[in-house]
Amino acid sequence: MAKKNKLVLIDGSSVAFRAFFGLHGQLEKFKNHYGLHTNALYGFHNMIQSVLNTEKPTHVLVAFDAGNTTFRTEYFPEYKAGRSKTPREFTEQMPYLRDLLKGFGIAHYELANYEADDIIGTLSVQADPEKFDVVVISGDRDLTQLAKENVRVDITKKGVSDLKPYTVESIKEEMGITPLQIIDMKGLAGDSSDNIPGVTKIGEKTALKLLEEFGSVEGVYENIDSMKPSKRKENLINDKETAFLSKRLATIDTNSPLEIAIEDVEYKGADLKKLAEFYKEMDFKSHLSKLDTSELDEEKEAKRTEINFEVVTEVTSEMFTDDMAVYVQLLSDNYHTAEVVGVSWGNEDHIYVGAAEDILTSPLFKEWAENESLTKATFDAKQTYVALNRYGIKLAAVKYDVLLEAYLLDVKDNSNDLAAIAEEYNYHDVANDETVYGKGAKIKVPEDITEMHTHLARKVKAIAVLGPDLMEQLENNHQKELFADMELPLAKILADMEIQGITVNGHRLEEMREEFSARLKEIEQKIYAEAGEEFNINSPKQLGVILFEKMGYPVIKKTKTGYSTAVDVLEKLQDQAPIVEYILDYRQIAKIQSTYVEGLLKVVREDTGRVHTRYMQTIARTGRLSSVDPNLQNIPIRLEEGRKIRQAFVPREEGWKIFASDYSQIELRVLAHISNDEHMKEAFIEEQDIHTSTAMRVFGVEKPEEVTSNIRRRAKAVNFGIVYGISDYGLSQNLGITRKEAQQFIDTYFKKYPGIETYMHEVVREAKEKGFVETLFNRRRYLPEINSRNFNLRSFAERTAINTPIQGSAADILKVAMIKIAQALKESDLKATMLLQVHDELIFEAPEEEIPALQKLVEDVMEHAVELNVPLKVESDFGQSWYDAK
DNA sequence: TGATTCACG
DNA sequence: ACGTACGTGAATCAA
Repeated sequence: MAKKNKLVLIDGSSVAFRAFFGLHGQLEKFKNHYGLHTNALYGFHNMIQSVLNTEKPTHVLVAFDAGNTTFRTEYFPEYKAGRSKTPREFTEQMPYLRDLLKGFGIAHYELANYEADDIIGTLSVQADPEKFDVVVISGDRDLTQLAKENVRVDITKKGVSDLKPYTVESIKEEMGITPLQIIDMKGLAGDSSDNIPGVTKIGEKTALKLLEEFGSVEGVYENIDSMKPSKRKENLINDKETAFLSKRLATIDTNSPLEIAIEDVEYKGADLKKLAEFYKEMDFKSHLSKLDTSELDEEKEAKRTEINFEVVTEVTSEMFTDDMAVYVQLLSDNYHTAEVVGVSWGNEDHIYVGAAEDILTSPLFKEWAENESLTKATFDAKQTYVALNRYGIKLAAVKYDVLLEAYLLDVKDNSNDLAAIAEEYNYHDVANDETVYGKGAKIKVPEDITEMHTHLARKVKAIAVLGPDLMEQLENNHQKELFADMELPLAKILADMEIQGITVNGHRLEEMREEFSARLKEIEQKIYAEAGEEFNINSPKQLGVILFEKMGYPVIKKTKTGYSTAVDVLEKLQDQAPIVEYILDYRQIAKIQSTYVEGLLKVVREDTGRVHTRYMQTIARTGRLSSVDPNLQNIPIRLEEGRKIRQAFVPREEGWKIFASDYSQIELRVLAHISNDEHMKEAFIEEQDIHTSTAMRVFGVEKPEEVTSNIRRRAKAVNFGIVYGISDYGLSQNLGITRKEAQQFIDTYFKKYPGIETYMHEVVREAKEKGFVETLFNRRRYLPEINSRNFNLRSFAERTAINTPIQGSAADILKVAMIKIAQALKESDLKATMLLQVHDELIFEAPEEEIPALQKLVEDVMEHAVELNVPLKVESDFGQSWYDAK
């Protein structure tokens, strides 16, 4: 006989409901990027996945209830009445359950006037016991009545992936009755969840006893006369009709008029593409990453068009023309040090691929790459500049950069994976790096080198196709200048800064390491003494136990996982808890030690004594840069202890200085410009201290000298709040005042600066209408959640709508300044070099005698990088180290 | 891998 | 009634 089939029948409605309440405690954690709750979907998904794995079914169907009215409500309108209203957070997920099932390739069915139970019951009896084993899955124990020799019924326990199986034997063992007698039990005992009445005063226990004796509801009433007189007997007699009605209600219809048959629900496996789409939409990131995409990739691979390319070991001049794409393959992220494994170049029609050592040593290749009049397309120009520079090649005439183009089109598309970006733009002919090279520690060149060659050729083709294609879309968005005149030139400048690196005085850091290490040991002992035991101070969990359980201090704030031990919490405990002082000290020094002293020492190049960060040009949603490996944009400055780290950043030569210039209040100036608020503009034009000016207006102080430092501090917080898209709560937290007071500050502020209020309303309104906001230079950020029904998501999007044009325009301005400074330095005969950018600040190194010229050049360019309707102000300083250039 | 904490603008 | 300030990256712990 052929292998037996297995039919799995799932009660979709009840399982989804169970899944929802099973994860109800974490409702707010399960939300996708546009605010849809996903907990029921998540639980349901996991249940399906585990059932598919354990049961390996040949046939699967998910049945749903069709609606609120069924044949049961026709004769008993109260059936399932009295249930509390289904939460909206649940209902909103239901439409997506269909997408999930499509992804899994599972059939679903519902039938007007029938419940899911009836569909399942009917199919379970239709399944030929000779050919089918049947598994029924539900959250509703009623369905156990369907158990038979070939039918097992699994009922969900607490979670939904946890199932308890019911078989004929186990029901007998547990309750002493047959599956069909469960109906009789409901007839007698009723079921409050379905509003099935049953007989007065009879519960499950009594019902079981009666059934043991009389077998069925019918049996009970046939023998009712022989029963001893009792209250129970009376109830049975009075509720006879109800008992039969209840039995009828509880009986699953195993003969419902289905339009489908078992053959129609054959399970043919998941549609991985749809499943992946579903995961993406729901932000099920771990599922997405676990998805065995090999099948999917194979499918895609098969669909990919043939590609013609030539593998070459030597290059000839015919291989190079104008308008070609070029790609340098590295094996890891850090292109300063990553292994270079291959090079490909060409156009849509003809592509060359070669090994790095063959191609990058060729004078002909170098000549082409450096030729100013032969244009190129790249994916990540900056990476390509740096990688080629390692071979002494100065790449020139880059015209397209697919990574930068995609970033400008939508700052969300900042994946560094060409395939992912190509997919977004409906170009499917290139594979993921991960499928070719593997991931994590296992990244390597594939054994079959042809695989890599094909991959590299496909990348070049994708770049050649997408470069001009995305450029067209940029033009539609009026972003061509943003790309061609800002981001692309900046890539080259950043590459040069990164290659240059900044010199780090390792000895100074090592001195600090010794000093901090001694201090840490000392503080550690004091903490242990106070606590009365040794523990890991770095573990918030252990620290929480010590502070709030052992020592019994009041809990100020909780996090998802336990007690919060963040600074603001500890500061509130400082008066009553001497240990807190030590913990704060410990934290501060431990941070400096691990992140800055040790972290920095780890990345100093032995041979040159420099660190070479990588500026990420396509990460920040506002258009700012970010810095990694090491991050040189968060070197301590606020506290003296940490600030000393800056003493380790020094010029590359004796007699040189570190020179730094920063924009003063650039974000508020930008706000004054775009809001055109008269009072704020006036403050800047008249060169007033902006926070003092705000303090005078908002707190009604007459003269600047009457503004106390405390009032100024408050005004400063309000100004910050404005830039962030103020909320009364946020401001109250920051200032340690009540929400009401905070709200009053805000109200007064808007009264005194009406232009700001108008701007805020206007920018939010426009964002709701267009779905995005823009900076002064047409940098765009989409805000899909700005019209969300979810308050939190919507509020967040509204604050973002306010903040992004401010932060983003400020970022644009510094980028423009950098380009102009780089140009001016090139045209001058100064040796000065631009080294770092820290959002509103630029750091240079220069021979001491150049400092006056450099200062003039940099300040002039920065102050006039763009013309706003308020002046831009720049402050500069220089010194022996970054510490001294304050 | 996610959460927490903390460094910067 | 809802529960937050905007934008980043790195180290550490605890699963």
